[in-house]
Amino acid sequence: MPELPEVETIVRALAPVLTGRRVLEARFLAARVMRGAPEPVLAGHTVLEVTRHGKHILVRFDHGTLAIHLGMTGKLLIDGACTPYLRAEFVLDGCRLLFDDIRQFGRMAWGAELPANVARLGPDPLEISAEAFVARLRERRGRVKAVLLNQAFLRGLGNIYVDEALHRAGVHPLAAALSRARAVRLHWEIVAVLREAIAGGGSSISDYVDTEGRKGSFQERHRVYGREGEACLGCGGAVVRIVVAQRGTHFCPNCQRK
DNA sequence: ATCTATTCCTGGCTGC
DNA sequence: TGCAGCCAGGAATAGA
Repeated sequence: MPELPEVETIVRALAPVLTGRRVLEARFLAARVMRGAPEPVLAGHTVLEVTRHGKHILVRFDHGTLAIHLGMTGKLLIDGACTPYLRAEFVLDGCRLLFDDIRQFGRMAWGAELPANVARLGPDPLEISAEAFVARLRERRGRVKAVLLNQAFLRGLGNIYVDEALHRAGVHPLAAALSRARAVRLHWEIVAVLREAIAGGGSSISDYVDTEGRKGSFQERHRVYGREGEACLGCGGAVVRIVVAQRGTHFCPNCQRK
């Protein structure tokens, strides 16, 4: 499931390959990809830039921006093999970009500027300062896990990295109000886990692969996510799984306090 | 205004 | 072995 580190890995691979190339043909094979919105005309236009915005991949052209969200199982493959789950295909002058997505949670949006659903997201967790993070968190009263999952609060965190960051920071996922010191620590650990995950090429839990079809390695360094019943790496106690905000939530009741 | 539940989707896993 | 039923979950949407 691509979150910020996985999308960052993909963008770093896509940018040098796509930038400056002209689209010869764009085919949207599944209506669901654009969620019923009109398909943009891309043929004849050149890719100016490929960047990451939260979990979105932004492909900028001279006439607008295509925002790609990979959902749960979306893959962007450069010159990859065709699969039964091909949802879109972009032929450029020199390479072919395939969008493969088994479960069709992935989506694309087009806008002259930023598509509306992308423009309203919160700040990037790697860019926001500790002070701004603390101030922003103080405005929210909900459970910290739900707050961190909310893309309007911060853009880019998902279920895996929220669980991992909360464990590293010693914060219980149901904690509602954090002291300044704990909020600063949480910000620090969010940045740390995201940077480490990017360095490891992201986490491959089920479907995630990069543009060459390679898996990431950071799942080997998860401390709580997907480790229900296993020993906490901090205290040796059992990692517990509960449901918070409709998400499987993994934590250590001993190391993480409200 | 906030928070919670539902919906989408399908391969893989569990249990009978 | 076969198969029904459940599970994973990001984000839009509807409901409380």
